[in-house]
Amino acid sequence: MQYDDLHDPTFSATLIGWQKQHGRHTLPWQNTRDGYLVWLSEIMLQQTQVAAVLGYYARFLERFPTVHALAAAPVEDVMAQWSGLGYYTRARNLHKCAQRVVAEYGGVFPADPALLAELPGIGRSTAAAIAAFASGTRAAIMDGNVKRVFARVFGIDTYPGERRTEEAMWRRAEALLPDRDIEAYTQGLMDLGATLCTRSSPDCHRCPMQPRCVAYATGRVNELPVRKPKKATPEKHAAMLLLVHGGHVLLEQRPDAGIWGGLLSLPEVDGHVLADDENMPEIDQQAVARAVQPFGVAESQERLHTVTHGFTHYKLHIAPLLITLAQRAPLAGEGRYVWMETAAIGAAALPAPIKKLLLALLDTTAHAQQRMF
DNA sequence: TATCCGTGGAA
DNA sequence: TTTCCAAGGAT
Repeated sequence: MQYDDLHDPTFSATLIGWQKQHGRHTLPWQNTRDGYLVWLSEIMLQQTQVAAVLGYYARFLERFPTVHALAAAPVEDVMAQWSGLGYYTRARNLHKCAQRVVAEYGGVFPADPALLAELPGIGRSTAAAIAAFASGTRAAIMDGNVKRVFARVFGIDTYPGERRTEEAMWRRAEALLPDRDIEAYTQGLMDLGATLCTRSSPDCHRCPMQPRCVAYATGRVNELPVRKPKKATPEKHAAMLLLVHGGHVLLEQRPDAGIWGGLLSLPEVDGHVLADDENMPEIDQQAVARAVQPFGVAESQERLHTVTHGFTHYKLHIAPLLITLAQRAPLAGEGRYVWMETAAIGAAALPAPIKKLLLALLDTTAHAQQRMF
């Protein structure tokens, strides 16, 4: 298909008109051209819904009001503020990006999407969104909303995750860009996808695209976009040490690469969950003893209920071992380990299920608290 | 339909 | 209950 065949100024005109009248105008990151405010929101909103971001966005700005404040902050503080939001590479890249914007651009985000896209954590779509909202630059986004709207309006019946389909959608997105009102247009794509052209139960009755929607005309609204081909998700097991002593719990910083990268977590007894009973897998006690030994002398051990956490592409069964130490040894390990006060857990840089597990343990009965801590 | 990377809400 | 997936990027 040729570029000219995709060009259709009535699409953007319709969308812009609808956005100005019926779109969202009061989100916390709107009504500003402050690149820092726009950029932060776009990073937080990657693969994350608005409702989940709102609280994090407010707290983050309170702690890091400017790009300079963020750039100067310890990365540990950034991770702690991000804790629970997921995709933690975003947080480390956010910090790196802030430092580069300060060093290379004097703290001002560039208006050119090509320059933005060279910064860590900013890809083609996010660069376009930042440039459009912060600078009024004419550039195309390509997110889940756009893919869903395009699939339905234009009747695209191949999987949007497929490279050829996505490339075709990018060409379409570029061809449909308006010559003005890029902010309302870009916001309109997002608003339409988020409020009317939703994944389930889309509100076609109120949709400005209904007269031109191929999916609506052919009765395929519920079949488009084409679903992602599903694969069997593997299940993994991990035995984790919950070492406690004198009102402190032992945490270990995870490597930057891999799941929960850069976060604090419970030390694992690696590779020694033996049985395949999800609720009560057998654990190699010799491996536990070897894992505990560097940190002190165990006084008591209790097997806690297994916690299951679902990720996008696998399921993790966590078997916590609550072990009280009679005696704590000096910490080695180049600062990877930390004895954290239980009172500090709520604000720590922990994965959501680990923080939940620890807080639930703290919140349990006074009897249990006396026993454990 | 390359794969990995979180979490929570909706159905 | 399980399944799906959302303002994607990095490798």
